[in-house]
Amino acid sequence: MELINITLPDGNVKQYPKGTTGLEIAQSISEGLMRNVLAAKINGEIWDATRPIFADSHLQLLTWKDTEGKATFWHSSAHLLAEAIEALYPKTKFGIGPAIEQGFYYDIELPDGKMLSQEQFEEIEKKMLELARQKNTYQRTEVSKADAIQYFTEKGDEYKLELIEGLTDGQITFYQQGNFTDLCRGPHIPNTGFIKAVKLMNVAGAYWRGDVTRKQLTRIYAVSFPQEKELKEYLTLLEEAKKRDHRKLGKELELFTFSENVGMGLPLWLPKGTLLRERLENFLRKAQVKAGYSPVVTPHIGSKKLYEISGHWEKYGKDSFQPIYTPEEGEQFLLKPMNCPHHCEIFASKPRSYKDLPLRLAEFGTVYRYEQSGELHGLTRVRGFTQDDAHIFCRTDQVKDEFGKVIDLVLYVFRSLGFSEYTAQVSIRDKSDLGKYLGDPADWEMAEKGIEEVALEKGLNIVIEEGEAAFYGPKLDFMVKDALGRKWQLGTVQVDYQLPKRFKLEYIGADNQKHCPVMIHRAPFGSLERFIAVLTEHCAGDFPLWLAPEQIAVLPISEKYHEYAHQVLTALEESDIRGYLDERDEKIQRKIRDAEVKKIPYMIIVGEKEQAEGRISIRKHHEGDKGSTTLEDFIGQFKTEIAHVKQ
RNA sequence: GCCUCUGUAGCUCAGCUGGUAGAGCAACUGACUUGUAAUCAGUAGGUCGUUGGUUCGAUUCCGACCGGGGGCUCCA
Repeated sequence: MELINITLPDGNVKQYPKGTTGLEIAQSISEGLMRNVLAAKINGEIWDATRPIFADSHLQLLTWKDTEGKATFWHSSAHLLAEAIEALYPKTKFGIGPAIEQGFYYDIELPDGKMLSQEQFEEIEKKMLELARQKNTYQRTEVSKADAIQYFTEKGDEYKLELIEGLTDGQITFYQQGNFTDLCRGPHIPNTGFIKAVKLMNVAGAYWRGDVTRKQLTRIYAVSFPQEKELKEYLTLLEEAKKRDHRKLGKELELFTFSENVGMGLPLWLPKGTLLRERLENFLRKAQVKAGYSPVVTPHIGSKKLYEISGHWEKYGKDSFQPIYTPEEGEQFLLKPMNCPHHCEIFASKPRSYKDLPLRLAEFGTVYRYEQSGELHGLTRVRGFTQDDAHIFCRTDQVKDEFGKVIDLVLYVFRSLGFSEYTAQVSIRDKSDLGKYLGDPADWEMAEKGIEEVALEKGLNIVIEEGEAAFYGPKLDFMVKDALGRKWQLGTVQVDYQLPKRFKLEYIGADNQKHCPVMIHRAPFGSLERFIAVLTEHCAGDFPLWLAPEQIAVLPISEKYHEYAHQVLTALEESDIRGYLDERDEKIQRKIRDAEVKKIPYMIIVGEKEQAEGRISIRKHHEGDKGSTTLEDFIGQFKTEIAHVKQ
């Protein structure tokens, strides 16, 4: 019998008969491994674990722990979903059914224009599990294009036929499990029995091939797991996320609201939310002054001309809020969608020398952008928002250094706010299509290299994304991971060679010649709205002490101690500690409960004892009674607790 | 914009198959004067998102519009 060499991930080489499968190799290692193998990675390519191997190969067995193993599992689950739907609703047509980040979906079209609703979920889930228990194998067959076309013509599935049209004859495969056959590249898990838990999440409309001009299919989102327990954990996580939803907490904690009369996507900041916002602003303002930024203020509207110069009108104009006109002359103005053109004009307001650079202009600039109604979402997608914007005008040779300084600032912001896990995504040019980028290739080269170098120097965990750069320059985006492990894109830093040219910006260099500066756009928060949304969900509404809109609640035991309570509150306010006094005729238990629900970090309880001894009793949110202390000591501790943040 | 779900008092929600609405909390009034997560009683509060239609009659059925949620990039 002929043997082949299989190299395992640890470097060991073992010999197996030609035609052996990943599954058989797993079995030779251990029975337990065999039960967990979902797919096999052969020389970097993912295969069915049941597909025979005929040549010497590097092999990695994929399980649920591997991202690719999960993806295979979910993709196979999508087939199971389709099988169940076909069994329940014959003549259903199928689009595509891929695995996604968390689960999978299948785009389908039910016969006779019928729609699917949540009511049918249970029935489908039941069917899926029933089919899963049959432990049907996923059978791979290679088919000719003609046979593939014949099969789906007979089945009457024009979506699959369209997909086949785009494929090359000789590279087409079908997979069959039970009575369901699907056009599929694979790979798949060994059999449906691996799927122990399924849950349909929701249905949504999705255009065929993402094209708005084409038919909208029904997309069914679902997740599946190899163990019932994992589904439960996943659902618990979703519940936790729901509890932390910034829209829910924003309402409960009275941070912001929306009004139909004001307009959708236009947040109204309530007093407590405004306090939070202002603290964030002041915090960054202070850090920016220290980092050499100059605050500026520009109007909320700008002449349409300004945006014609910047190019934004041409690029975004038709999808934007439309111009407003002056009554007499009919001049056109736009609600500003960007602060950069205004800042460019500030740069241009007087002659600049190379010695003036870098010039860093910062503004908490509120901008307005038209988002499609369906895109709006709480504070994360809105039509009016405030960017913690700044533009750094510098020389080409200063780009790297300035980039480094911006990274320092962003990291300082993240650390101060309790985001400890973050990565940086560096977006550079698509090397195969350099023509579409504006600016001197040599400058690009220098900037791309500089960004990567400086990001690594700063110890950032970076991911390079080729082809993701904007046409006007490379960029770096910060992704943070929140307390539930969800990823959010926050701060961004972008190099721009384009805008300074369009505005004909110039400075006099050491050579007494005119030069065009480079511009760096940057926003550590991104937008205050989005940032506060992410922060709220990250800390579940328990804001860091220095940010909490109300830091303390003074709770007198009864009316008799109101005067003493007033004295305490006044003393705290004089030390810049913000809080409120609960003077209601309620029992102390009630006052405490209400303060806990409002997530007030500290409660100060004063009654007979405290008044007599000139002390206060402390209770901490989530932690309970902390005993009594003097006012001075408490203020001292309080200050120490927030000292790490320069406010 | 499109698909889908959804819209009842300030908030959270109940209201079976059509007969013009109910609870808890909040608010207000009063009593209680309180020791570490909800004191008791009373009062008030809604043209059931808007607007057409079906019907003797609609919060309940149908349509349109408005708002909210989920989704519309993940390529067999």
